[in-house]
Amino acid sequence: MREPEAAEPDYWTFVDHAVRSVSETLPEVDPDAMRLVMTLHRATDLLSYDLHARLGEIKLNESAQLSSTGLRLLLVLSAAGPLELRRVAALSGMSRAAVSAAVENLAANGLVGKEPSQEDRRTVLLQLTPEGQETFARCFAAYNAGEQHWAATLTAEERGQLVGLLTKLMQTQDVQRRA
Amino acid sequence: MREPEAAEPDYWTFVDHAVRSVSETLPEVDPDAMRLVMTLHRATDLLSYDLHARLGEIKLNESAQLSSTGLRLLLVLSAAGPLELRRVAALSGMSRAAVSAAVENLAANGLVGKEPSQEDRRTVLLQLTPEGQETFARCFAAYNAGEQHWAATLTAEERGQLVGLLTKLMQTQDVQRRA
DNA sequence: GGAACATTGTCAAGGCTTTGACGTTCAACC
DNA sequence: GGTTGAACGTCAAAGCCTTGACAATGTTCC
Repeated sequence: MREPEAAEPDYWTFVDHAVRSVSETLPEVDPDAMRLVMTLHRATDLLSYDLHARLGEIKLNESAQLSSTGLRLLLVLSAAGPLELRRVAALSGMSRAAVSAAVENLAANGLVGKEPSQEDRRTVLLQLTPEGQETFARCFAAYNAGEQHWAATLTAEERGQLVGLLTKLMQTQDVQRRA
Repeated sequence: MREPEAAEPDYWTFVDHAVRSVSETLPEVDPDAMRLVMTLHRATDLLSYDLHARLGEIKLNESAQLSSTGLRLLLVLSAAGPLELRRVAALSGMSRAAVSAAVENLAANGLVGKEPSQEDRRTVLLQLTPEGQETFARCFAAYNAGEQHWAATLTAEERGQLVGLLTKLMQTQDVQRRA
């Protein structure tokens, strides 16, 4: 039975504050569900913000930097080989238009190559150039160093539990997924 | 020992694919850390996308709809009472400029009131109007219904474990937090 | 074959966010 | 007390994403 924390909550400790306050005023709200979603949202946000800030120091060349979404696209292409733009969008979670614009940028820097498919002339095949592979290897290693810094807070067993719980959570049915 | 899944992974199953592929080519990458962060990121993204899609049906009035960030701001003001804009930004995780713009919108619809503070004439005190309170109660109840749909996939004990693991993860030190 | 329909990548428009700058107001310090 | 410094809210610029439209190409089905 400890004292409630001092007067000024911050982004993270506000979760407690909000759940308590809302569940007192709105009886139809489930505090458990609210806490779960809010915790998940804010934890991911904090983690993403930190990893993005660390990534900001990585320079692509003297003029441009590798954006967070740029790295995501490189990851998709590195892991899944030559792919049509539509598939890249589905695997990266972005719209086709966003991928089209981002690829334009990456292609201008010589990291990915675009060539029209021969089987289906509507589609374009995207593929990492050798320079793109080298850039991805360098940048993702740096990015993963930040991931390791975070992951080290949990034991291996706890990391497995966390991934397992999230995986089970994703088996929720009747979900509005991206088209 | 089951067969690997069929040829075409989607946004969620791509996590497995990517972790396996990258850890084969980049030895300095820690697969555990990568899987943890990527799972967290994509699970939250999927959940947010679904909840946002459900929220899209809620109408503010005949012309405007309540955006996802609008609801966040209403939650902050509902839970923490009258607040300066700076505090609202800190608690909602947005920049002061973004809050300023969003509040402009909410104030135009009569949901929040702005009045200059008397103690510090630089600051503005933000507060829910009675209509804002009523709107928040209605919209957040609907939003929480979606949260309950997701939370129901886990048992109460699992929900507690998940929140506990995320809380422990947030105790990582030397983190770049928002100013 | 040809007609209706679906799909792919791209463009334009709009929305939302961040960063950096600014005027205004407060605080600190000699 | 006047000056130097800081903090607050707002504005302008830029970036990134989404949706909806479109031309080009494929597919289906009579």
